[in-house]
Amino acid sequence: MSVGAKPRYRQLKELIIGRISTGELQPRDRVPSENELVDATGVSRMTANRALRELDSEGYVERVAGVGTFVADFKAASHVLEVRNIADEIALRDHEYSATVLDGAGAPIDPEASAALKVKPGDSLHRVRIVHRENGIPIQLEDRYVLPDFAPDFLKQDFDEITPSAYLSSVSPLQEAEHVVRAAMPDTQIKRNLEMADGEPCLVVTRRTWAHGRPVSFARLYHPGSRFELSGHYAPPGTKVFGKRPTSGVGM
Amino acid sequence: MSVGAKPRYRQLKELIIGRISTGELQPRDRVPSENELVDATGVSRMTANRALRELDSEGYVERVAGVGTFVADFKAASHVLEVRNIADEIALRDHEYSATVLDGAGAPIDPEASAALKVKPGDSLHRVRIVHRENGIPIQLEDRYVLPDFAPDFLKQDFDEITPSAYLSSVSPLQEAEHVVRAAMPDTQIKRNLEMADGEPCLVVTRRTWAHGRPVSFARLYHPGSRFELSGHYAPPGTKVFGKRPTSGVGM
DNA sequence: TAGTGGTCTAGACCACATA
DNA sequence: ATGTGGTCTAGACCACTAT
Repeated sequence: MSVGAKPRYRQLKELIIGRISTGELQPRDRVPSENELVDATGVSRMTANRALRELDSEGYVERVAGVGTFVADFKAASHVLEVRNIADEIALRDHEYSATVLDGAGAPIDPEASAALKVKPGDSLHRVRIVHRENGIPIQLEDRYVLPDFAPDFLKQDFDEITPSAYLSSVSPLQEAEHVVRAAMPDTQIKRNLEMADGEPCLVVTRRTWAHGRPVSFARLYHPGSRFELSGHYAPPGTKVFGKRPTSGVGM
Repeated sequence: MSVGAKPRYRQLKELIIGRISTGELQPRDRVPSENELVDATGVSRMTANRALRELDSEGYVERVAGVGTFVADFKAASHVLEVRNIADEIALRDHEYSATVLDGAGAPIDPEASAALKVKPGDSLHRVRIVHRENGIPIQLEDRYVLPDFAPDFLKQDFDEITPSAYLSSVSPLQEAEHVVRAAMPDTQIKRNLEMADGEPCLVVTRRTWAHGRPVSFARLYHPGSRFELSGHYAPPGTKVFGKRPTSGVGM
């Protein structure tokens, strides 16, 4: 290939993506087969194969052995929302982050947390409650439980300096996470700590994270409805969500 | 390869993934090079290349030409939440779906909708309001605007039979989507239509979708806070989010 | 200079679909 | 029987990085 030229498999991909985006190729339409691409463009079959295979894994087309390659139904995709780390979120906006650790001593352990972390209801868990602020304004109340044997020194951390999420990530890399997002009214304590108006609802994110193959942390993240939102952008296949992202860290 | 055996590039991938998941290979550790894999396993270089290349695109490793292949930092990933089509969501649960079209005639066009669809504030837009029910219980109020020239027959559809999302998808495949999730209190009309309790907040999803390179539809989806939640599961690289999903359709 | 990944080729054999 | 995708090989040339 000449200097500056794109690799041939890429050219093939772009050719086909172009036909799809102009509507020349509609969902479920048949895409040229490997051999047809070989004949039409002079590339080797392996090159045509790579182009079509990547288009498949990226979701543009579906391939059926023995049958052919077809433009994918975009319905096969899923919308996504990102749930970022609060400190990253604030840093992204170039705002000032601060935090206050609440006195959580003696607070009873939420049975849901015990269940989520698969420990007996009575078993002790590390717990911390923190108000996260953006430019001094409370934006999240984090109520977090951690498996003590996963992070024995968890409670010794200075959470003004390092977020629980960041500390847990430093203990061990994240393996898996589960989220649930709800709208709910805050109780009086949460409302006060987040300096919320009367009648203002919370956006509540519940998060459970895994490391070493077991759930190790459970957190409830309360956000003032008037000051927080989750947003997401979906662009069809080709835009990767996992891997190779220059964006913020994952929350733990 | 013998019958029933996995392809060799897959075996290689699983070998390396295994070393990563056991911790034998830590983030930023060097992964065997293509030539090393060739020597160690007897495969051809193209097969080793495919294994490593796919591990790269799936986010397990990072490759640097001239340098080597390294275990990826998992922090480069992002948490995601799925926003599904309401009818699919209900179908997934094997529940009964039903819908009621509200009389929306004469309702003023929301300036936010005009702005989102990039039309002048006075310009007319197709609009429909629908209550979606799961087993007869209201679970979503959809307030949707559609660019008339994108889907001229939009208002002629029987939305008891086909959801706006499904109809729009049939007009043209989805290109792009934007979501925002908020918690907010419903106004009295929404509260009544969703049969919500006093003081119960809404989970509000705002969605904008693109086709043919321009925004074509804007929707606000109101959900009773006590009866609806968004959930998401994140598993590190290897679990694909886009493409090849047997799950529900994308919302339009 | 030696090693790395990036690409490409021209064959090959296979299982599977369709006709 | 033909065509499709799925896989694999044994070479090759290149640009780049590190030493």
